Amino acid sequence: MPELPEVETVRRGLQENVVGRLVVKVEVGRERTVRRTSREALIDGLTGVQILTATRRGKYLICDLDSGQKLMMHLRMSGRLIIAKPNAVRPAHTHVVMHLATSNVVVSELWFVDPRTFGEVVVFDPDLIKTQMPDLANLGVDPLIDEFTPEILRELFKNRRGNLKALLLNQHFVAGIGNIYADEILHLAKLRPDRLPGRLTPVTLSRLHGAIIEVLNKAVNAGGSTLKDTQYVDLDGQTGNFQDQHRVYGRAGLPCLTCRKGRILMTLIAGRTTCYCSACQH
DNA sequence: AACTGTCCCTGCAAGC
DNA sequence: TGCTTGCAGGGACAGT
Repeated sequence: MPELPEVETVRRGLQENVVGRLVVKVEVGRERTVRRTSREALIDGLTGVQILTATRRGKYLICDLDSGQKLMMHLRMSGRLIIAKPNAVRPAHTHVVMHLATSNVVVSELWFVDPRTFGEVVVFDPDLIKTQMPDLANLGVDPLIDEFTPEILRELFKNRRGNLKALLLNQHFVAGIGNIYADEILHLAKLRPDRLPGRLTPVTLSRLHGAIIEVLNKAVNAGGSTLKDTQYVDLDGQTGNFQDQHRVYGRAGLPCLTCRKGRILMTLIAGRTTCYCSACQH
């Protein structure tokens, strides 16, 4: 499922294939994808507009438009962005199509494909971000973009109750970590997912900080993770490779690859399937 | 205030 | 084989 590394890989694809292009025509199939505003608002906001940038915050993709507005796209569970030749045959669940041109010649189509329809596409006015996009406005620290030090993590986790896994998944603190990478990060940091965040020592928090950076960077370098059920691919339809480096996610019942002593346990934490090693995570 | 549980949705896989 | 059931999960929202 698209988390920070997958979204970053898609962002790089947008940088390559979409930035500088003019949107000459927009089609919206299923209205649920544009539910934050409306079909008309998306078409009005994008038609005749040039895309200037492709940026990311957490799992949110944001493009500056020459109209002064911004385009936000979120893949959520099953969303995909695909660059295609004009008039190519579209897969099922293609909900938004942007026809892109250079010098008034249509060169490609950008497809937003999303079977489970959790994803969304919206054009918004940056001055209204607090009211129109509260989720984006309240996003926490992005560990690969913002200043992110062990001290900052310590400050964020200070006096926090609940459990470590739930806090890592909470986008208001650290943005971009989802279920897969939360488990991989906790494994590398040798921490049990049910630890109490507020009780971690500065040394332990530094280890966790290092694990967040290392896992996310390695996953970005591998082009993200592609799993059986979600079929995550980048803009050109290429799968990621980081799933081959997963040490706990999807390995319940198997021996631990790290310590060779424990077995990978599966439990439910914060309503999410959680995998961790019985021996080397404390 | 801060945390937990439920819901949204479809495709796939397991089990009868 | 063919059906039903359960599971996957990001984030909004309701409930505690």
